[in-house]
Amino acid sequence: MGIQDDAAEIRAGGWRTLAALHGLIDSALEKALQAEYRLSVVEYTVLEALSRQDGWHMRMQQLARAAALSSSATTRLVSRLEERGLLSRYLCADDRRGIYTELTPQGRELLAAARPLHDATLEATLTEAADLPELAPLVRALYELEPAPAAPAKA
Amino acid sequence: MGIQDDAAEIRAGGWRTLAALHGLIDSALEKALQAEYRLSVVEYTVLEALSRQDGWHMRMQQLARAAALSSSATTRLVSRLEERGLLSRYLCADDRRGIYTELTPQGRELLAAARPLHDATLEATLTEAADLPELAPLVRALYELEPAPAAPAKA
DNA sequence: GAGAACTATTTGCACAAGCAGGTAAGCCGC
DNA sequence: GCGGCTTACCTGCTTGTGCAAATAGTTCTC
Repeated sequence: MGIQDDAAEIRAGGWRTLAALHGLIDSALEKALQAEYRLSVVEYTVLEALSRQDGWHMRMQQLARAAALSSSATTRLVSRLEERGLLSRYLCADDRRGIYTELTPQGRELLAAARPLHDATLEATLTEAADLPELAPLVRALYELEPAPAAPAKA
Repeated sequence: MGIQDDAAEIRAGGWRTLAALHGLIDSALEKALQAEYRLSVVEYTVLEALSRQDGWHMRMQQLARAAALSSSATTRLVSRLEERGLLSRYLCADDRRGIYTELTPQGRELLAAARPLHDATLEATLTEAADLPELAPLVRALYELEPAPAAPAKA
């Protein structure tokens, strides 16, 4: 034992830290969004992902990947949101197996309403995490990630 | 809009990256551990947490915090593991409300068997993630976290 | 252009999670 | 040492998830 075990231990520790921070943020967001807008984190994520495709549509599978969900979960998630009138499904003429989803005005509206709470909760949680010695380094690292290929500049 | 929105966008991007990496690792571990040892990631985490308290016990609530689970989920999780003979519950004389859990030899054994797969899967997934442009920076950051207060030296 | 092979989505089923409510045990003031 | 409050854990119920199988549509081969 030695070098290999050390590397494994570093990875394991990193993973524990990652999981801990993820759990903290996830549950904070879940509570906040659920309480105010009856939205789960995944649901918010899906709406948000759709809004980035503004004017566009997304296939179920793209959505599944974006939300890190199985396709069956995606089907039901989309159904829930559709029932609430937040998005709409429609077949695309191109490939009639494919189903596209699109935000409705209501969906866009709810997302706009929820975003500030989402951001505020995220900020609060990160700040809180920055005070915990075992999470602080990761929080710092998050802020220093590549400027994020956010909205790919329309260069 | 401007500075504030930028900060929010950075946080949101960081969160998306964090969530993506977490999801990737989590599902890889889940599949591997489930297939080989019929263990979920949370179950493994609990066994692992217990093993760190070697010779010791943990109360349900400590366990709940360690696994980022609700107490009801913890009850059932512990029940599952107990039924499989991997850990044992016992009342502690101190505070008869409290219930302590301890790894059984079988539990220790299964954990020892599963750990290499866990570590290997973790390594493979991190390596894979390091090839994705959007995840690579975070993976690098993980490796550079504080040397981790691993096993707090018995100083 | 008919059939095999593949892909996209949906549905049946089993399971694990959270919340709310229940019970047992400790703690406190009197 | 008896009520009242709190804490620690367990149980009923509802919901979301993944896997596997079913269905509908596309593509490729001959």
